[in-house]
Amino acid sequence: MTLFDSGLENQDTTSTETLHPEVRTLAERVFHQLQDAIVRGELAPGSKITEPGLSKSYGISRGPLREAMRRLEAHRLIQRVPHVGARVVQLSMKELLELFDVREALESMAARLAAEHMSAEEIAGLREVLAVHERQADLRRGEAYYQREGDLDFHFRIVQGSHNHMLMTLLCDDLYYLVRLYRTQFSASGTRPQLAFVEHHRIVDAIEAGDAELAEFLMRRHVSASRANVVDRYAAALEQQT
Amino acid sequence: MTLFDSGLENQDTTSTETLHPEVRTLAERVFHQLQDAIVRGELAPGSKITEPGLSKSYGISRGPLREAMRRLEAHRLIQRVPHVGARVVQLSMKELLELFDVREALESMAARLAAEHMSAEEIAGLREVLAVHERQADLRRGEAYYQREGDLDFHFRIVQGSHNHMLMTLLCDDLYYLVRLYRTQFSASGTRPQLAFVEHHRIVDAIEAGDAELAEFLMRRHVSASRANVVDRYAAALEQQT
DNA sequence: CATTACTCAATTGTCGACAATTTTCCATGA
DNA sequence: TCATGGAAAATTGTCGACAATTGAGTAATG
Repeated sequence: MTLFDSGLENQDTTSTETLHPEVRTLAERVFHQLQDAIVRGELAPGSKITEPGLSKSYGISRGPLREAMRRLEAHRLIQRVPHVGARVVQLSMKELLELFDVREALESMAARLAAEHMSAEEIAGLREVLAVHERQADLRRGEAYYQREGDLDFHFRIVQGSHNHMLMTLLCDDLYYLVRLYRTQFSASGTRPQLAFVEHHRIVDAIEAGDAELAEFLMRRHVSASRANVVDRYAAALEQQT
Repeated sequence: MTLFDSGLENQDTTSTETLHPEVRTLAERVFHQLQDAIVRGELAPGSKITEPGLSKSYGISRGPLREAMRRLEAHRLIQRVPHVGARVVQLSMKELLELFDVREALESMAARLAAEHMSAEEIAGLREVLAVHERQADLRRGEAYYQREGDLDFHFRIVQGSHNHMLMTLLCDDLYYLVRLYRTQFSASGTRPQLAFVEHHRIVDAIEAGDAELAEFLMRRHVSASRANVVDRYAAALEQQT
């Protein structure tokens, strides 16, 4: 009842609600809404979050809001200090590189497990993702957005293919949102599109061949190269700045 | 100031509060208390947790309690279903093996980074932990408790030595509590004490030598062997049961 | 006797109000 | 002018009460 006539949250709830079907409670819903808002950069990194403010703009009381914030804190999207307040997380270069190291460890393991456990249908779906990427790369070259999301699609499916639920939640529920946040925060353009495509193909080949060791090695190198690319860009930006 | 004369938290907070210094709020405190209670097995795995019950037994209202439960949920120690309730997590064999795979990925990375970044003082502290273990192994052979906690001590210090904060929180704040929970739940005895000692020594040697690749490899094999040991025991238990 | 529908108790979800702490801001003084 | 101190406002922490949903128990019916 108060879901539709409160008239405040009619900004983009549709996309959020369709993406996250399990919104049986206010706390769940506002958690996902805030998650999206942070990742999209609508809530600026480092900006202070005040409970009365959010409570008013989302039209809910502070109870469910605080529960949602506790979840955001656990997912590293906000940082809280008792009796002081909460701020949207702001990734430093050091933390970004830490994130890459963790991704390298987890995603290489995911690729290894995917090579062992992925079904034929899942591999077919993975190939379809690659095909879509190539089509998009041909048509709209330079459009970074689809490449970004597509890149995460690729990694997402491999993690799913690992059939390791803990790995899935760690990467998909936690780290990938941080990756998205970093990409908007640093306005990072496509991560070496053409090179990444080749690497993606090789990884899928290894998975399809059931070569776990090779898939693990290729994924490790893929993430590592992406990290090195970030370091290079950062060094270049520092150079240009002086 | 209000830390000592408020006179409210005088039940059994000593152990918990000394372990976790940052207990500036009720929600924080009850979170750590519940965390310990679950890991120690005082709250049986699979048992239902009811908010009025905990609220009464801990002497707080349901507001902070719900926030603590949301954090426990994010740390995978309880599982919640909207409008139904929460249960203490019960690790199945499948999930336990998943946990080992994630540990293998993260801890091998931690060992690699530790070999690169650990300071001389940290390495000395690590050697001291090994010495303590050997003394304990000589004196009270078979006492599983100290071996267990000591084992976690060892892994804990290596993760700290990685100087990767994200890795630290992932392993120390999340996964190691699950490891403890598993050890009480399956009443797992010492994880191959004598063999583990040798492996620990070799890992420290590699870290001290700054051989990142070797440290990573040895840690990977160490965790993998521990996992294989669990599988063997499980198979033996199944055999004996029939 | 099994099954279904219904009522009711218990639990979860949400809200508004009050208490405690922090931050802001302004006045005072060196 | 700058530092220091202390009210006042804002924000966070906590509580009790009410609404909504679930699950259990019970009675009625085939």
